Amino acid sequence: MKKIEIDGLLEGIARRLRSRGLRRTRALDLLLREMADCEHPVTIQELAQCPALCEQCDPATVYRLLMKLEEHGMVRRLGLHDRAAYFILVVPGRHHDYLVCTGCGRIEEVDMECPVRSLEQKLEKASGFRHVYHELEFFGICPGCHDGRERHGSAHCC
Amino acid sequence: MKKIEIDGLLEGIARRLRSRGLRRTRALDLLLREMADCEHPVTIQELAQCPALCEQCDPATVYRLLMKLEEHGMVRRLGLHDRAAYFILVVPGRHHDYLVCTGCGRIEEVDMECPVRSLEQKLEKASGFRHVYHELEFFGICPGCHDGRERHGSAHCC
DNA sequence: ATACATGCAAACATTTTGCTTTGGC
DNA sequence: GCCAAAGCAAAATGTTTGCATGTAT
Repeated sequence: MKKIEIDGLLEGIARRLRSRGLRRTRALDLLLREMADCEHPVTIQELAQCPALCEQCDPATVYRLLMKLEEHGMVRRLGLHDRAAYFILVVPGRHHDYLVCTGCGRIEEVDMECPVRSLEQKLEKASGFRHVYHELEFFGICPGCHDGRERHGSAHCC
Repeated sequence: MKKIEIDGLLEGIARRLRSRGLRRTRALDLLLREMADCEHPVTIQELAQCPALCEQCDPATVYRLLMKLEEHGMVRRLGLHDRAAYFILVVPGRHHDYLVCTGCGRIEEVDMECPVRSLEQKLEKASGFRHVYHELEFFGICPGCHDGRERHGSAHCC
């Protein structure tokens, strides 16, 4: 994503938050920028330790920011079978499905037309649920793992 | 699922496990039966406390059994945005997608033709991953929650 | 008889909360 | 100045491991 687009996106988010009574703080700005920059899902820890965010930004702060952003639909949580939860920034028009290796935990984005979106509306009507979105993941053994290699760390924040 | 089917399924699983050097213990039998009986996803805690399983069956034992079963592809883990992980028994020919309320955590099974299975093979070829399966969840706000009710517990084991 | 499986308890990782201080509006 | 947010530290929750004992084969 280009810098100008990012700036626009972040401005928009900040504006929407402000209109709901939330304040625009330094930590919020940095966190949003960080999440916009690095396009893959990140954990609270990864964010809290990211040098760009801040040298020593408290995980509790990151946690509260993410909860708030999620509550307002600007961030989405992913369940990728890691012990920690992963988060991504919600960007209008962007959607990703994921391919996760159950051996090493590696996470890739799947680049194919997602066949599920059209079902969301159908499901809303049928179930009475509102604000429905979906999460689609594929799990399997990656080439590296079935060639006999071991689990490696999955830290990959930006 | 009918009792006879369950018996057959469990026999099959036990046989496969035995042929891989795992022993058929009382705890394993009870756990498998429990998971076959209750068709929705369950947590380690729920299983460990289930009266049918055992009065005081250690969570550590349940954990180890589930890990082993997952490793051998007989159990599958689900990431349903709860802090605890959910598990289901893999039953050939059975597949479920889920609808989860982000307000109260309630989990429903979605009863519609899943449009994703055919993609698994395509993805295997394209990515080099093996044993690919998928997990599809829909998240939203259930009628009870957007009518102003509060979060309720999600314990619903059998 | 020989492992593998269990139970109990302790260690761990991650999330969540309380409380005081800081800082946006 | 007021109230939300940050920072620090402590509690809660759920997962994972170590070790002595039991049990299936």
